[in-house]
Amino acid sequence: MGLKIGELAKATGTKVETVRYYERIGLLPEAERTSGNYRSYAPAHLDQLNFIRHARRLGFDIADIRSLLDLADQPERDCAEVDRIASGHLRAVEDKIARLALLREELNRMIGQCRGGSVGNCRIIETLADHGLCESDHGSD
Amino acid sequence: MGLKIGELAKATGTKVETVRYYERIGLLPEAERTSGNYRSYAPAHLDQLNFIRHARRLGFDIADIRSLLDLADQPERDCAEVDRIASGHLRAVEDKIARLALLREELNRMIGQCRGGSVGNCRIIETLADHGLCESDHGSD
DNA sequence: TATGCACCCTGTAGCAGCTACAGGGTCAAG
DNA sequence: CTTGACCCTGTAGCTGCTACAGGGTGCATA
Repeated sequence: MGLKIGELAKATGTKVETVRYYERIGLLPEAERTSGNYRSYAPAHLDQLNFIRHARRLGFDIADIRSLLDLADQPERDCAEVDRIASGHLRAVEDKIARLALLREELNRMIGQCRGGSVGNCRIIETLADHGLCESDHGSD
Repeated sequence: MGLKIGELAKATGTKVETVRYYERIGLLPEAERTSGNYRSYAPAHLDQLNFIRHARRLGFDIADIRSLLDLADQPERDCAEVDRIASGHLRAVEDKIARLALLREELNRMIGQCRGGSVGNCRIIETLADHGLCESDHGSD
């Protein structure tokens, strides 16, 4: 009567293996089984998987999603914690953007200095060989 | 006479394990060994490891770095290939920035709608549960 | 009834790029 | 002669999946 795993996967834009993976790590609750040992999913699973996939598309990691699901289950709680998780993630995204923007500048500069010719006097290779030629402190981590 | 692995690591801002890892995958040539079986690095290793670390900090992946090292070894070759690799990477970085910028907008919007209160009517949770509430097509991959 | 085919099952290994042990050896100083 | 800092190999772990191999199920068709 419920959805088969392939149907659930299709309905949520997930791969079958990924659904099984989520179950294995306890992110998605286990499904009922049919007599033939097929997983059988209820509407609640569909909702939860949609939630998970949406959060993943927004870049939340699994640990965050676990917390968010947990919170979503306790509607009477103050949503400050939800806010904290989302804001933390936003900050992480902004950080990443900033670091990538630095890389972009540095790459742009490097590439712009290349005037063609042979590798022997290629500015790109030279720059890579000598960090001193860089302008910015593109992150050391 | 050469550098010990710890010295090489320190001089390049790399972890010892990472140096060994690079050797294992063939990114850094094998070092001579002392009588006590310690690796002993020559200046050429130092240069190459600096090159590798710099490229990594700029976000190049190992396969790209392999190609770049290979090209750096053939100074008479045309540097178009170098340019191609660097430009490809730049494009990838720009792509990543664009995707992250979309996430940032969506997260900002989500968080901005949260007026505090209980989880039960938290807009963040609602939005995660229903992709229809999103404005942009934050990537489906 | 047989057979084909699409789907499902479990278990395990692989991807990138490291990082972190465990369990041992080497070497110089005190 | 012992202590401590370093080195060695080998292997497992991290994230978030993805991709098999080697089998079983279930329904339609010949």
